[in-house]
Amino acid sequence: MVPAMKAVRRARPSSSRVRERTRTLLLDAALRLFARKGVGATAIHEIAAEAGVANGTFYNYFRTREEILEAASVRLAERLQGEVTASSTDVADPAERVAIGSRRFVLQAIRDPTWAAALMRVWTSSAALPMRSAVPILDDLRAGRRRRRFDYRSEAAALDLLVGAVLAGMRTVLERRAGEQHAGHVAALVLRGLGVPAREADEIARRPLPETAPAA
Amino acid sequence: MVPAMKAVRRARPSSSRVRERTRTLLLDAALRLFARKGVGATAIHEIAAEAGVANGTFYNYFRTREEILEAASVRLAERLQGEVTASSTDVADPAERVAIGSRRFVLQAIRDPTWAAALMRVWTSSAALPMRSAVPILDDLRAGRRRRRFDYRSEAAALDLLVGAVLAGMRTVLERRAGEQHAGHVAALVLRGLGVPAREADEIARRPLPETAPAA
Amino acid sequence: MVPAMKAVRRARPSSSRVRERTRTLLLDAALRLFARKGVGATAIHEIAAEAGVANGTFYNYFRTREEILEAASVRLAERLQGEVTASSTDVADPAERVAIGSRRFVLQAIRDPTWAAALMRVWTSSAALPMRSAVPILDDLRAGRRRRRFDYRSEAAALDLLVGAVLAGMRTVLERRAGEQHAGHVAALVLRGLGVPAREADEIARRPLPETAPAA
Amino acid sequence: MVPAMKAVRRARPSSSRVRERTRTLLLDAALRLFARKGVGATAIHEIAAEAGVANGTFYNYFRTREEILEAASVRLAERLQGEVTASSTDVADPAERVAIGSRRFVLQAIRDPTWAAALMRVWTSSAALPMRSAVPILDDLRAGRRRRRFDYRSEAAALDLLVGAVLAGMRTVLERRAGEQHAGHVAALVLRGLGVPAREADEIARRPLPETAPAA
DNA sequence: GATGAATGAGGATTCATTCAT
DNA sequence: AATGAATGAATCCTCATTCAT
Repeated sequence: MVPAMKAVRRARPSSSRVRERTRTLLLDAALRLFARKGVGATAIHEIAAEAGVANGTFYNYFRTREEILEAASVRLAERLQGEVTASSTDVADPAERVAIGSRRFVLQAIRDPTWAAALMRVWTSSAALPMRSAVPILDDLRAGRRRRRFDYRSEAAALDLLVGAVLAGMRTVLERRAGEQHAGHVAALVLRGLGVPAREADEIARRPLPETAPAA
Repeated sequence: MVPAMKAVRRARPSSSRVRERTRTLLLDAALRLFARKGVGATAIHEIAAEAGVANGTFYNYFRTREEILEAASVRLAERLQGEVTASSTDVADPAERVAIGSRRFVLQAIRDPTWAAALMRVWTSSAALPMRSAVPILDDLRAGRRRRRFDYRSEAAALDLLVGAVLAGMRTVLERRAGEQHAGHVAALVLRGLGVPAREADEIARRPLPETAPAA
Repeated sequence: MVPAMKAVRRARPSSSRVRERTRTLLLDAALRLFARKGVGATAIHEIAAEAGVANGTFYNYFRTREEILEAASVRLAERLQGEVTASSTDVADPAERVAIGSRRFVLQAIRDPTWAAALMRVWTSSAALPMRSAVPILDDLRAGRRRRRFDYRSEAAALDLLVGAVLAGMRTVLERRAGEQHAGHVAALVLRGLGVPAREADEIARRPLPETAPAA
Repeated sequence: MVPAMKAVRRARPSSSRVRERTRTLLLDAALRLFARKGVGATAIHEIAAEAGVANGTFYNYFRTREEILEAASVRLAERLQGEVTASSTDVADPAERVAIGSRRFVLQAIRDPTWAAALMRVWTSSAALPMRSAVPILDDLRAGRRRRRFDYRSEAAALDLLVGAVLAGMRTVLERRAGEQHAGHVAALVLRGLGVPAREADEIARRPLPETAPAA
């Protein structure tokens, strides 16, 4: 019994670990290439080559480019989720949470341009990513309105203001048309747009960012 | 010498009119297809077919899909220019000009989804369009700051707020997640973000749009 | 680890044998077509068809027509090498070796016009073939000069005389403007040009050709 | 009558002069391109562009690429003819005439590489050029044999030796593998091959070349 | 005659997908 | 599962040729 269990334990998890690893290789490769040349211009054989596996191996994991695109979206959304929550744990004020999140994203575009480029490419190519990412953002917006930190009529418009400005800000720094301070500038304008008084918006957008957890 | 000059005079203008016409056919066809299925998914022979010319004719005008994309961007930017100026002639207040422009774009996404989809696709695929279209917008932003209508530190951030929110708003109405009133909502939030007091921003964003000139 | 190695051991040699075979199919097909209609007039899809593989398979092995031309040159040069050495093993006298080689080439143009036509087409289209094939010829020329069989000032000129006359002789018989005896006539004149006395040159050029080894 | 004649004189010759000039432009352009990239790789529209005329103008003069190739061959053959006769007028000895002609060709490959490259390209692509050019060369060979300057059995072999060695010599200098002195070296070996005693062959091949007429 | 826009057949090339090993 | 050779449909692109001006 014990040896049998051992055998099972060793065989299955290891095989699925290998599988998981190859899957990760493919997804990371896809994201790098999506970032570098866009979703439409990336060929499947390029993904396989970038991942260091054979052509046919791709099809053991994904059936089409759309399928890996969706999977990549999910992966990006998860990282994103991680970013935001890691940044704003222990921060109660929705305004500050929004400011932290906005700045994190713009700053991340400077620190990890590949990630940011992939995010922007996938954002415009996939329907899944915007949907998934909107949820936690909406939570902050709603909480802010409940607590009278924000003041806006249309939730959809508020979301567009926030997401649109942040994406535009990311593009600006990606194209080297602005530096690190751009993150705070954009965040401040967004807060104002959401109804935070100008002074306060500027002040919140200048607060030091909280330490992020040392997670990957 | 004289006959030669005659020949040149006769030949060039007529042939160049034909040339201009075919070029226009191709550009319009490309814009329709870019809007319908995206830049990357549009085959060159489809553009030719849509334009009603032979396959090889495309290459008498453009060398690559990127080249026609750039040319299409320029064309869109010019139309855009026309939209904005047609909308805001006789409007002196920069805040109102910005509000009019923002709403026009979002509304246009409802009235001419093809145009809007092309604009958004091309915007994200081309570097030229953002550059070109930013100029007149910057003029309004600067005028607004000079006249104390706007109050922002970073011009780049203000531009990102405005352009980002408007594009996001266009996407929202394109995807039918909001209706006509979305245009005003977004415009109001943008004005606030640029420093216009909330009440006033809402009021400006609700003013009736001026009649546009009957131009094309 | 062990299974992985096993897999590698099994997979590679068999697949690489397959690969080698397809490559050979393509090269032989290319040589036949180059001979038949010239390098420039041979379409890549014709090579694939002649080789009995699909259109795209060509590109798994060569990128351009020039690339397969170079590879074909190398292959021809190797066969050529084989011809010459097979003909002249056991022949010590460089003059006789040159005579045997020259006659072999011209005769071969009668016996295997395809081979000869390919050789001539490729010779004039490629830079690699002349270089590669010159080496063993130069060896004979130098040996001949060392042993006072030949007497010439410029090695380059001697090479041009020999190679030029043989190629011209091949063209002549290919175009049916001369018969079998042309081989000996050309060889005799070449030997004289290299410094062999007329009588002796004629005699050497008339000696029976040695049997070739039964090699391919 | 006089005005009428004037009119005719002016109109016809001028028109035909223009025509002749355009034809020459096209032929020269074709030869330059044939030299630069080979006959097979030269497109008709390239010839027109190189000649500075419109695409369709080509077809007012030639119907196919083969047609302009043949015309170019004729033109080259005529220049060639001119070269040889200009070089050897007043030279009676056929051996010297052959030496002069051989050296002229090899030297010309240094002085006018375009001409030489075109000659070699066209030589191998066209049947007309070898035929036409062989005639005056054969005259010299036959005269030489009649006067006991040359001593060979096969006329075809003698022609191959001479033409083959000269073409090979041209290629050698074209590819910068030898310098000016190569011309004399090749000529000497050819004379020997044709039966001229070694000493004398070397001496003849070193005689100064006669002045050429100042013709174009 | 010259022009050059238009044509479309044909050749070059890519790439998603299959499959035997 | 992994491999990578093979496939061929689809696309890209060139270019000889025509023809209205």
